[in-house]
Amino acid sequence: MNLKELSAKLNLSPTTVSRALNGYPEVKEETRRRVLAAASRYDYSPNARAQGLATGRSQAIGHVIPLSTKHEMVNPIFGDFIAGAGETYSSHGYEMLISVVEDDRAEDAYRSLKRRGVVDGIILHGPRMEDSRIPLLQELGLPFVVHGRASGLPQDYSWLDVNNRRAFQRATDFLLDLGHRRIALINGLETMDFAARRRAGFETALTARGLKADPALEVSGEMTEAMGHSSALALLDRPMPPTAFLVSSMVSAMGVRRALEDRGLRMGVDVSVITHDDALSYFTGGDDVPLFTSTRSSVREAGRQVAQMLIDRIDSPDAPPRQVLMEAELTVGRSTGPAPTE
Amino acid sequence: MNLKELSAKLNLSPTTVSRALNGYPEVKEETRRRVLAAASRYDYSPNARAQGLATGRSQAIGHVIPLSTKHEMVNPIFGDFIAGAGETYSSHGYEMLISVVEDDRAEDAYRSLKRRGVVDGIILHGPRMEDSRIPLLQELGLPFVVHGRASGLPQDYSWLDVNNRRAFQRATDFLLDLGHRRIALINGLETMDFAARRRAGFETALTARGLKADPALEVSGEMTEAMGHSSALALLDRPMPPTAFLVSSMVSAMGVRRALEDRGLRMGVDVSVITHDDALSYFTGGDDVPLFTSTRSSVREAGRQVAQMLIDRIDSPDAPPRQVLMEAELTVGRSTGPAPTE
DNA sequence: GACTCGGCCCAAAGCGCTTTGAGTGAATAA
DNA sequence: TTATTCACTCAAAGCGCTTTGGGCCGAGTC
Repeated sequence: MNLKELSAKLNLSPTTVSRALNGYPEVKEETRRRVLAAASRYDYSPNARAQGLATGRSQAIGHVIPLSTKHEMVNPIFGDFIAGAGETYSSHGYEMLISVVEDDRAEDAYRSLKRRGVVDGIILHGPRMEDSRIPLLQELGLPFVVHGRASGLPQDYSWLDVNNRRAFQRATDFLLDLGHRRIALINGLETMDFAARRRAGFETALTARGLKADPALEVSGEMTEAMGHSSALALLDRPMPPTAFLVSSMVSAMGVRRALEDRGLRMGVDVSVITHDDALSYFTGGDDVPLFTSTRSSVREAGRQVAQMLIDRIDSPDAPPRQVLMEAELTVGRSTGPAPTE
Repeated sequence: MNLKELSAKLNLSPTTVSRALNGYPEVKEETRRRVLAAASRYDYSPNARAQGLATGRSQAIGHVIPLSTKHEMVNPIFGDFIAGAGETYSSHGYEMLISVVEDDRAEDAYRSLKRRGVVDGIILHGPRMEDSRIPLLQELGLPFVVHGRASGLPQDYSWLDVNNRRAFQRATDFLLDLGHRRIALINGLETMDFAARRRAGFETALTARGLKADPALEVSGEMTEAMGHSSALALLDRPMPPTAFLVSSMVSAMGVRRALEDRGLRMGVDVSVITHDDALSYFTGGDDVPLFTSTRSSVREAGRQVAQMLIDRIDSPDAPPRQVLMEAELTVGRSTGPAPTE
């Protein structure tokens, strides 16, 4: 069933039917009701491509995901973020379009999406420092919102980020208050902006107490379970091992935890661990007192909000960019305790 | 730049330019070269919506993801599956369209995708037993491939599945060979088809040795870390606790492992654990001998193949449906050992 | 020389919608 | 009464592409 057929059934012109369906005021209420009834009776919805061609919009939002295993995106948080964003999209009549591309072809992907008119806007994931995709998107004139943000760019653009710096600073303070002095940082890849900010927070807290960050206690890499495990083992086997670990992801933290067991150490007693927790649906829940003390921030909620920001931006392209900083909660679990006396 | 403008620059008709671009034989080689050169020079690509409207195709594949936390899809494997499928799509010029919907509106979502002509095909995730979405998609005439399969349906449709039954049967045999007799099963939600098959494999292996499955040792639920943990604790605290666990997912297995530690038991010595491992990028790797003995099957590879099957199906809709059964590898790690003598 | 036949190329229709610009009849105002 | 407005409705153009159905021209055939 298409518009023409439907309007024939109604003895109306396609014009009127289209207007009735789209809520234009020029059509009599009674007529509108008739049209709506017929549409649902004949199970009609407008063809999205035709509608898009006529309006110049696609009602779709693009997410470009680089394929490389190096990238931090095809990872546990992906599903939750998408779920959050998807909620917002579907309540606003947008589709989510995901483009998986070779690592070095991300920019081409943006260009292509724009040229072919496939999407009305873009959500940018996993920004690196001085990320070149941001000026590119501005140049293309494609509305976008960044999940995270990129240091070192003069441009003004919309983003939503967790206050990573503050979160890790607080977590470090918490450990310092417990008497820990040798704290290890197991961070994400520090080309990623969030990782750099976390490290800054960590080091700021140390400096504020007159301590100096020990580079030997700072590790950065892709946040896998294995990486957490091997890094922690190496650190624990040092002559002066850390008494606490600050870890950038739940998955790596599980690796750290495994390393502690391997060395016969009790988490929360012999060694403390704080991790960042993205509140993933399948890791949380259950216990009254969580396993890990963590800096917690729901990536699903972030998805919802970023999507909403982008839709707003598409609706009013001339509004000034917006920035949102979400604060992470410092949630106390069973993985932290006073530093052991030496 | 659109077709008309480009053809004006070339002093050719839009017809010829379109044909040149799409590789039709009616155009002189030299002309085609000129067109191609101009297209790349002026950075032209056809507008996807217009192309779609004219051809009746959208060059997009739909994935409908129910939103409920109950569902097994917004979960760790999602990212990896999508990455695999996305690879295939982008090499064939398809976009991936993800629709996140309320749990009970999945069928509407399919109808709507079809009506509005948004996608050329569908990948069906997380089939339940006698899943009603399968007949629906057939009725709609929308090409589709199921990741997994659904028992109890008479229809013939395309699917790709892991041989879950065989995998769990082999894993159980492996444990039985090690002398284990009280084996617990920590399964996914058994409304899910794969979970039912895994249980069947488990019970078949037991029966083949004249043992009877003990319902008290079988748990099923959403595969979270917390669920693995609490289920395992409950089982370990029984008067006759299991000496081995067969677990349906890596995440739950980590919970099981935590429960073992809580009870001071050594995994692989006091208690054996086998888990299914979807070969997620962030959980594997690193160690020479993996932590868990597992039935392993790459969900990313599954994504690649399912996508390819669907594209083939779209290209030749009259070909008979295809079924692919992937065998899982039984990979020996450090989590299994002989049953302790009582 | 007339005729066919490829090889190339083009005009125009059509995909299904939105939107502009106009028209109609009825109600109100002058 | 005539003019003006208002509330509805419609015809037609246009979005950017593909595709059908020719058309033209030069080469080959008889």
